[in-house]
Amino acid sequence: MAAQGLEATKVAQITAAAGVGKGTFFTHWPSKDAFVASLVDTLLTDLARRVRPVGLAPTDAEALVADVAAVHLRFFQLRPEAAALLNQSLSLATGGEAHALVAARLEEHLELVAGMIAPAGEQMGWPRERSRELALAVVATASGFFWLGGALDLGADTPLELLDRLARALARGLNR
Amino acid sequence: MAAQGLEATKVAQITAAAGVGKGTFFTHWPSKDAFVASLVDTLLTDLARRVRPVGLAPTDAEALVADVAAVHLRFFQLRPEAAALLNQSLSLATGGEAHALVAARLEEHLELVAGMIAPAGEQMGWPRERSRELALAVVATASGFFWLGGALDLGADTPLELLDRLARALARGLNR
Amino acid sequence: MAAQGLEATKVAQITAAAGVGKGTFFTHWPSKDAFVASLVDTLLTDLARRVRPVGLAPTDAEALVADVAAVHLRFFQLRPEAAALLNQSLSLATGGEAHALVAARLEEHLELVAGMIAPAGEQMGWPRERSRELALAVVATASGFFWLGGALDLGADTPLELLDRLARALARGLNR
Amino acid sequence: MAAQGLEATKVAQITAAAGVGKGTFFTHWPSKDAFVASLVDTLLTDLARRVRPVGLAPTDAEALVADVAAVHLRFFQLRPEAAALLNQSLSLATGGEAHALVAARLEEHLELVAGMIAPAGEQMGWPRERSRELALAVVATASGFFWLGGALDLGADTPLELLDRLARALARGLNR
DNA sequence: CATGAATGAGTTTTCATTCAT
DNA sequence: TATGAATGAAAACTCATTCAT
Repeated sequence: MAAQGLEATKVAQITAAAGVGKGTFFTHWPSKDAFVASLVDTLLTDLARRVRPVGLAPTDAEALVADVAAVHLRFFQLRPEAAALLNQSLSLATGGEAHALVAARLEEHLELVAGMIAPAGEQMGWPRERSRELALAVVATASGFFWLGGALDLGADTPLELLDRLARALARGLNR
Repeated sequence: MAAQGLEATKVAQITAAAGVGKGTFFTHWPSKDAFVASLVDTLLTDLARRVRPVGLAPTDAEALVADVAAVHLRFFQLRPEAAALLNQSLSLATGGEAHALVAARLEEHLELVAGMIAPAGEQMGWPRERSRELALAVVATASGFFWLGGALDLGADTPLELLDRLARALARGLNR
Repeated sequence: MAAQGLEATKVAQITAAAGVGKGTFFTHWPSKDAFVASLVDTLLTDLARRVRPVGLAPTDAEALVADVAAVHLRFFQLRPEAAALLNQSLSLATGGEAHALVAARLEEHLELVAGMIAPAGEQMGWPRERSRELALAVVATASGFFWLGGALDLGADTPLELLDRLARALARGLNR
Repeated sequence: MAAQGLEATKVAQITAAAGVGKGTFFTHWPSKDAFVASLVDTLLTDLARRVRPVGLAPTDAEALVADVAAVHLRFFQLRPEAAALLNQSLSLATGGEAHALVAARLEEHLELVAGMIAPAGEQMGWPRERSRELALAVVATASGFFWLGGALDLGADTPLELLDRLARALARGLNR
């Protein structure tokens, strides 16, 4: 799916790869879109599991934001298909049930990140009521970097240290 | 197209909106994908026109990077459909001609940006041979911010000054 | 089934309503069509049970025909689903086993009715070798009235006396 | 379609018989059900064209009712597929748009017939507010006779005179 | 005997694309 | 050059039926 795209991946191909009949797919998910939504759900749950611990260890504001950003970058670098999935799932028929689910799930993740970095952001002078935009910047940078990068064969081999520098740059810069 | 998605926008709808017959579409573009590619081409040409001037006025390294980032952010904020278009066009059948065109065009834009900020990056200690990643970070942050944001009704009304702060944060952070 | 139609009623719905597993259905009937055929069988058996007594009490020819018609009309009025079932079962794949069964069963019922009213019909001048058509007219009027009527919310509340008048009209008219 | 049933007749078969591509069907009708509804519309328009003239020539009440019934019987005898179509079209997904259309169209026809025979019916003592039931009896007898008959190879060769006798019987009987 | 997960044949419908006019 | 009717490949989804448990 990562290689050929969500839309281009047919249900028949999925079931064939799974070694089951075509109909079996629909005993597990009511539609292809629902399946994609469930994939995004899993993906964001995984991502959250990586992000949450960062908030536990006490550090200064700058390090916290940098760490959150770094976790996102590393996550999507290790799973380029996750970036592809997340970005393509937003192309699901706007107005459809699945799109709404994905958007809601993404919103939820943003809320999580915003909740974690809002205090740090405030300390750096970033308005609290705009913490969601701050979180969005962090998430979008990471997911966008590897989504666009995926199309250009860029990012997969970017050294961890450079990724970290990117993350820290954002945090340090904010912390003028 | 921005509202309902690339795939969901049918050729008939496009020609109806243009007030021409359905067949006329194919006298101008050989396929729908080619049309999308041409749209991306136009979009990146426009973007380049905004970006280029930034490199002409001599400033210090930090300001240059910040300005390039800021131009990207402003561009996509003013044209949310551009972010949607760019991100969705990457979902075009991988391996297809149109996908290749889009990727090549994006690559070209990255090259432009990389060329502009590479010296500044180097001055800040960012390895020159990794300048494309730096450019990618700048572009992806801007396009990703408004692509994800578009799905969450976020970003459209983010004050310019905050967007600028974001841009400058990245530059200032890098310039430790 | 009466409400949504034979075809629209899925096996899963039937078994769910019966509170048994889906597979259980097929331990009782070899196929859905066979089930429908058995339903028609039961239906016509019930109908025959109501019709037969009419032939026992000795009356004049006109009254006999009228009574047979009246029994049919009353039967289908009391069981609108029977009219729906009978008429829809004839839509079963022509040439299929189930269709043949239903047709044969209907034929049998017609034979019964024809046998009962043939003498009366003959007395009224209706050719004996055409008694099946006479029987068909009686049965079709009743089943058709409530089948078409069912789609138009007509017939369910038609007073018994009017239905009887209809039945007697046919008989009296024949008995010129 | 008459031979194998509405449901059993696939769109592919229709277009093949018409010598056009499969997709062409959907440039003329939005769905198979809509096509069936249009068929019923045509059918009832044809039928109405035959029925209407009967009301113009002045006759006595009994003859009028008999003639209306006779026209219906003859119509469906000459076109057995019409009886099949009408009866099967009522099996279209209840609640669907097509079903509603068919029902409305049938209702309209009933109204026509009711309007024609209501005065005669009243003269014979049939309550005016029940004229629709009277019309239903006339229509249902004819359509039902050939629908059930079609399944039993009965009716197609029933002599016209017998059909007329049936029609007159109903009228004469009512006119006690 | 009951069960329900698995199956895949079969159908409608969509829509980019063609091409005669 | 513009048009839109015709096309048919493709794809999601349904559901009666099977069968291992």
